[in-house]
Amino acid sequence: MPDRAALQQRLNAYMAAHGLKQTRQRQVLFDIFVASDAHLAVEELLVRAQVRAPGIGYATVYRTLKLFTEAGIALERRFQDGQTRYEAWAKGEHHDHLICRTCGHIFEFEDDVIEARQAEVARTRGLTLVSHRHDIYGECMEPEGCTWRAAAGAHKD
Amino acid sequence: MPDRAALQQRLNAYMAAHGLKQTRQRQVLFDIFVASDAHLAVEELLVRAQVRAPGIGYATVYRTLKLFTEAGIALERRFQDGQTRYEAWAKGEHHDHLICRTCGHIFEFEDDVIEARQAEVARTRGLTLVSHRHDIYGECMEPEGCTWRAAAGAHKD
DNA sequence: CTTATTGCAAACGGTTTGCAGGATA
DNA sequence: TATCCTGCAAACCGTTTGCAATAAG
Repeated sequence: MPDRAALQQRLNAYMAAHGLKQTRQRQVLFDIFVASDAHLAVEELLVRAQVRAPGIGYATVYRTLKLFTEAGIALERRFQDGQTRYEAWAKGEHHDHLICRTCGHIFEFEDDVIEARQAEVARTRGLTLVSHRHDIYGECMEPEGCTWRAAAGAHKD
Repeated sequence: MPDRAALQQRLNAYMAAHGLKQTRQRQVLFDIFVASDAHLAVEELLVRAQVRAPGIGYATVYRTLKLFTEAGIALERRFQDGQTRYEAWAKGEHHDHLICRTCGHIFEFEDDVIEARQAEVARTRGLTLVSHRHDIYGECMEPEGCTWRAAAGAHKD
């Protein structure tokens, strides 16, 4: 979970550099966005934003999250449900996802062995690795459930 | 590249079991589909099909490829360009993809080390692995180019 | 002759855009 | 005040669906 101050600063710098303006809607979306360590879909963002910024619509959410992405503080993620989700991004950080088909929870993971093998796979074909997407889908093991379910109640987000 | 006869047989069995009918459109799409080892997008399928089945439209292509998928001979793949692509599928086979951002070629790969680590990642979170999607994006290394470009001309598909 | 299939056009769901009014610097 | 931003509604794009006409078994 990247720290709020760093993201705020990077966003401000980007806006200043591009002559963009600070608005209530942007601040509200920023707050919601960084306060949650979940992978929020556009609709979830919108619903939460409407509490503090009545009247806000999809267009603003889409435009603002695109801005966040261009500013380098948000990462767009598309899983298999046709919805675009966003997560806060600390530059340099990287991780992939493990999605539980039973409870819907999205875990993050990083594995150096897998990372290394990927570069190797690309190299043997004459390519340099640029990026990748790696989503693993699983199901809670019965009867214990996955570690997120097991910790249910402890989590707020 | 799975063999045509096996796919044809599996499709026929599926159709017989479900009381479905053989039609010109389905045969044309099947031929195009198995004749190419590329990852065809719906529009490409449609364009090629119209040569042998004038009048055929998107609806039929979508419905037919869904049928192929249900029959277990096609696999739906969604990469980052918003288009659904289909590839012929020999049951039991599995591979991931390496996409070249320079020339657009899609390589297939499989890596046992990566496969094994994935199961491990899931296990440590209390999940059993169900499936995964792993796409690597790269760029041709200059000046040689990727192995596909290097072999350009040799390939037909 | 019965049932499945086709092609068309309309509907869809998520996302993007044009525009006139409203807010920010 | 000049410019950017917002909200709305309409446009978009890939995909799905209802329907009447058509073809397969």
